[in-house]
Amino acid sequence: MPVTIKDISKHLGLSVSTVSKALNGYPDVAAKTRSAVLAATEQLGYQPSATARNLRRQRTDKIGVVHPVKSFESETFVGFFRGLVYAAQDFGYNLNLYTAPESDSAALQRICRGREVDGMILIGTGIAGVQEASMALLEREGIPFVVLGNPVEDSNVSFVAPDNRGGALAVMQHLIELGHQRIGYIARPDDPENNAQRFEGYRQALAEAGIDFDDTLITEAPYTPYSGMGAMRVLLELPKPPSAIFAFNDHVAIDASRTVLQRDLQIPEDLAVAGFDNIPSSLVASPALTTVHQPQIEMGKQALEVLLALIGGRDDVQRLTYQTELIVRASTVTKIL
Amino acid sequence: MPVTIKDISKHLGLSVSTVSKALNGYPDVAAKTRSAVLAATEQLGYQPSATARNLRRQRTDKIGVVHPVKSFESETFVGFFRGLVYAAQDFGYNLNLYTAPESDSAALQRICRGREVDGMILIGTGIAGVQEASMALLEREGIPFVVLGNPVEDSNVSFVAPDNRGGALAVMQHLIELGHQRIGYIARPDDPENNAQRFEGYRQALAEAGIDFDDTLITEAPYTPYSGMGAMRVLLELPKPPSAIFAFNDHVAIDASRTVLQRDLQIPEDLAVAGFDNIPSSLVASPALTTVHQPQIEMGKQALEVLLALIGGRDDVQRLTYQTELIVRASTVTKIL
DNA sequence: CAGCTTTTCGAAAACGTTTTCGATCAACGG
DNA sequence: CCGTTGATCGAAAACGTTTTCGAAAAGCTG
Repeated sequence: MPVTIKDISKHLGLSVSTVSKALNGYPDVAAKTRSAVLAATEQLGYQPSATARNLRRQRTDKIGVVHPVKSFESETFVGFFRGLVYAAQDFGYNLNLYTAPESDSAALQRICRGREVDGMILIGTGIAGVQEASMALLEREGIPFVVLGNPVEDSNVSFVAPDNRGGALAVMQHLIELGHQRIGYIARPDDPENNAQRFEGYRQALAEAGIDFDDTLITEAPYTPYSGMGAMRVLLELPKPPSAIFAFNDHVAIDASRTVLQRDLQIPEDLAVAGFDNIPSSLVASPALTTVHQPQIEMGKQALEVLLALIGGRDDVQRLTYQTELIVRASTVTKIL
Repeated sequence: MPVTIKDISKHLGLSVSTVSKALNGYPDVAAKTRSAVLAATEQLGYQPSATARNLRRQRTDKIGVVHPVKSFESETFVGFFRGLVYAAQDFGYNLNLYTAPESDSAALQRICRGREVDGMILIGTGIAGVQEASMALLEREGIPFVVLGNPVEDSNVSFVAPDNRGGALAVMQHLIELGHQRIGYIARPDDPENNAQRFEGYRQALAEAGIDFDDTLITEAPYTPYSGMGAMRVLLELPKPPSAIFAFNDHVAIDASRTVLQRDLQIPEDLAVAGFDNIPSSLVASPALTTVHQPQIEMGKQALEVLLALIGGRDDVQRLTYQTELIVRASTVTKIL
């Protein structure tokens, strides 16, 4: 039995409408009554019911985050959440988490049709095909949304994503500068879009350096625990093994390192290792991992900004790519101070 | 302009009330009309407005998660979020994230009075005193809530927490069995409740083994980056340095290890290190960290269960403590297979 | 067929707001 | 003193549901 606007109006002998107008800054209310209303509000501890207000205004001032269940298993995704939380805090919004069911999209449909949120942010692109179905659904229901990360295919949606190609290019140039000629790549087939872009950077660096592409140096690590170890084993057993490897992300790179160390090889002396994402573990890994940092906080903020614009009525799709930063650590160079 | 219940009623020539009753399983509606309503619902793609329904029912079927901004910086907290996300998915609930402002609680008050959620889960106890103010507020506003983790002081609230003392005891017994007699403890003053309980386990183990307590072996690492390194330095410069240390949590332990390795000491030969929480980094740290695992998924689920009971009308406080599990890795024993 | 029960439905109130529109009243210009 | 204007307020509709209650229709009993 919380205090409602009716309580305030009774308490002051005013009508409900005047109280509402006083609180919402309408001009047709006397200064004296407005201050009286404000005082009573404070005194009785009144706060408008969000539900009632939402119903009347036909909007909820809430934004939803759609993500696969496994998001929180991955330090990469957690990084994006971190960015979103900071962004939401800055914008005075609260986040509603909607865990996208792997199989059917009935739940998401319920959210949309139930008009629980004004807009949505999609995160965890590509994993398990969840995003693809969700995007189609949101499009159909006319809910504004932006993808945090790379959307599948060349769908015509707004997104905020890292410069995968540029980041991969930087890592590769770093390795090539160190003198490496045979550089392996461990791919992530489950995340086709990100993988394709990083692989593109890999190939571009080779081409620019005049190094022939050798497809025996490409191997795959699917989205399962420790898959990077198996991939690394394949590379090490090659007739002419690589002297360095660039892994799709830090998780894979750390797994790969494990295999390397198990064989009593030295990193980076016998084999240099580099990853992508700059997850917390990459710093404590042994040796500390050379990787690519993406500005997840800024990206989260930007994604929210774009979404708010979309909700506000803008209808042009925005495709924003964020610069990444190479972080050199002990897994590629020995002398590091 | 989404399709409302009125559209359905018009389309079928029925009244709004019968449609609603058909959908909500009321008995006083003919089987034939019910199936007609269901069919029309499916055909027109109708989904009740969550807002309108909430207003009428006076509940939102949503639960909020109050957490400090920094939660997502800490792998420990992320673990709890992980548990909550799984639990929410299991119970068919969605989580609303409410980032508790560090200083004032106006925002939280707005949530409560606005009746946006049916209940709340508080996470990140003790950090920066946020939880204390929040708990008082929620209590005052009459919103059901449960604390995930240890609540401050001996407040009379429901919580689901790990067995800190038992976990610490197990780590210490492990170290003592290995022959260590001088064991340091790095405390976390910012998290008084958890710290006190783990410290209690530390002292109990010493007492049971008949080892005298030496307070020069106790040092502190506040909640700032790399604070563990400084704490470890203090311990190493002692006239009689410890042969093993037990750190408040894995973050601190990993920091401490860094200092140890910088001084060209071997872990665990020269100094054994153990932590608490079993964060992802503890596995990739070098050497892999001996630590205490808490069943965060189960705990998250349990917290939600308790909260749902509270919302359902139960009013007895529940204080649940979860068993932890010692995880032995290379930072305490050399031969590990 | 009269009277009763059971089945099936619809009218209307209610949830707590916001917002439009008209009403009242004082002030003001002429 | 009258018509106009501006300031201030309240009545009422609306947002989209759920739920209570009474009414109508149908079925049943004797």
